[in-house]
Amino acid sequence: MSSPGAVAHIEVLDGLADPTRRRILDALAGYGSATATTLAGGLPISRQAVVKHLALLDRVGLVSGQRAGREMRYRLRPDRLEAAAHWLAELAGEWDRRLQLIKHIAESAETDPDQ
Amino acid sequence: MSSPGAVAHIEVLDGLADPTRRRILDALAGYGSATATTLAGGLPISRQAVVKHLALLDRVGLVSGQRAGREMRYRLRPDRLEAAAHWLAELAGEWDRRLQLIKHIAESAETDPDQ
DNA sequence: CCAATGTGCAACGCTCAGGTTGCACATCAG
DNA sequence: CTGATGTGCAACCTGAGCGTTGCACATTGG
Repeated sequence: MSSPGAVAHIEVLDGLADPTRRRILDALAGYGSATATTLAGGLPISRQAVVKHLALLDRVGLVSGQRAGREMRYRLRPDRLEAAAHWLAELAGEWDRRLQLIKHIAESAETDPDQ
Repeated sequence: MSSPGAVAHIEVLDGLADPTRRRILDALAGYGSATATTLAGGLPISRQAVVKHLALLDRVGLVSGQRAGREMRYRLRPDRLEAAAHWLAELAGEWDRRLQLIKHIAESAETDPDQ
């Protein structure tokens, strides 16, 4: 968590945390690109709800929207997701190193660090 | 999102989504292992709040608790985090393939799949 | 044994994210 | 021009999640 620049990746997690947003992303993966109205047609929620989710997804970088006439087309940003995945993997490695270190200390000496 | 067994990994995301939970995980990474009472001492919330978060983190597999006398000690599960990271990376790859495919189709023919 | 310490359970309050509805403003087709 | 289609903005509602407090139950040390 204390890695530099981690904040941007955390935002991506917020984007992925909601089930409805995951459905939207899933649908976008199928369509390639779509509008809020189109997406709402395949979901049990209103267009406005979809719009709000897309706005958030855009903010965190998982999606990018571009105007085309009176339409607003959105498409996925795989690079952002990949970056977040990479960051998570590094965090896992950090945890691991941490635990290995503590385990090593506990074995070599009798010093319990959290006592 | 349609990958088999994805549900388990999604739960991990829920665990990571909350700022307070991230602080708890961060603290645990420092301590190696700790009790809810200890953790609450270093956070601006009550022990009960920490307990609830630990219960959730335990459920999603990011943390494991084990009883030791009258204490309940929790420690991190880096393997689960690593698995989630791997899954995210694969999902990103899937998105990428998807977009490449659509792009290719759009270039070779004039067929727009979402029209 | 008994006081101290730590945990677990339950009820409660409050904020806010997710969703809805209604309407005004653009843009396109005929 | 005018109706149809699509977007954007704002107010509103509701439930779940985060946090609190209070108390009863276990375990340990002196």
